[in-house]
Amino acid sequence: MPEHRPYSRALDRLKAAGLRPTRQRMALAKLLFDGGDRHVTAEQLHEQALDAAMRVSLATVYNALHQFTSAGMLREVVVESGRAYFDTNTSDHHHFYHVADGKLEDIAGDRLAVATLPPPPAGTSIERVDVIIRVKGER
Amino acid sequence: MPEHRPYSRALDRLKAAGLRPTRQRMALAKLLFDGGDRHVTAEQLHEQALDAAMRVSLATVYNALHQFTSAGMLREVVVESGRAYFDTNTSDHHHFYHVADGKLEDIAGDRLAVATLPPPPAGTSIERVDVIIRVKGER
DNA sequence: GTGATTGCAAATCTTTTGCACTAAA
DNA sequence: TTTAGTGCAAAAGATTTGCAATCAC
Repeated sequence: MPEHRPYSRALDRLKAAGLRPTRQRMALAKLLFDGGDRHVTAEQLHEQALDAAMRVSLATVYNALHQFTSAGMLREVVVESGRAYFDTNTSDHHHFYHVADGKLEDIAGDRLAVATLPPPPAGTSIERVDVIIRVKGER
Repeated sequence: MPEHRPYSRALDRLKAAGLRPTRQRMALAKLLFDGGDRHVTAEQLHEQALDAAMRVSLATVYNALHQFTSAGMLREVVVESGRAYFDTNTSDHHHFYHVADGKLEDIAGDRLAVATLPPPPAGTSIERVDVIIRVKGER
């Protein structure tokens, strides 16, 4: 049973990704990866950082989100044109998208299977398969 | 074998949708629905209209695309945050998304099947299931 | 020190909006 | 007429960029 070591966990992640562990990146990494799976927009993460008295500019939040995504620490989920969501769960899985409130919910990889996948067009290869189940209702 | 009647076809579509057949909507409907299935952005459609010497403002293109979508004549496909695609194919089907050039390609409904669909979260109902297969490569 | 990173403000891009003008019924 | 629809230009929202100041190594 590993004990909580939020500091070194974030530090190790950044080091492993080859990203310099700056104060801002450490703060954002802690917000993102301490606790369970999360789906955030840049705006939300920025607000959360400010609430936690972490001084980070919105531009830096955007930078960090993209750097984390390139490093494989985050995955971008496209469900809405005009807003980018980032998912801390990078394993193979899909999403429910609650149209009513714009919230995302993970669907574990083994709970949804695509039976027949058509072959990719000639000359191309599959990069990723995204399944979005749009649901409505109050929940 | 029905003959080509692009004018009345567009007219009938608009009438059926309860949309006043204005010069602009008729022009856009012809561009969209004469010929096969198409995937366009507002910007692309606007450009195409100008190329065909049809005078339409970009704002009107946006209006028309959303009205057509509400009327069930178009379907919006979300594959990229920051750009909205509209699909003239409103039947049940999915998409290949060519990452390299941002092009969409239809996957007929019967060529892709989702085997196990998890039940929607309590209190919600499924509005739509979207499958996007992102492919890379020159094609 | 030196090069990477940050913050800020301005710029960019897509989409929406307000409102006077035009056109369909 | 009367009301819906259009065009324009401005506004709005999300994201990016340029660059001087700051920080990690």
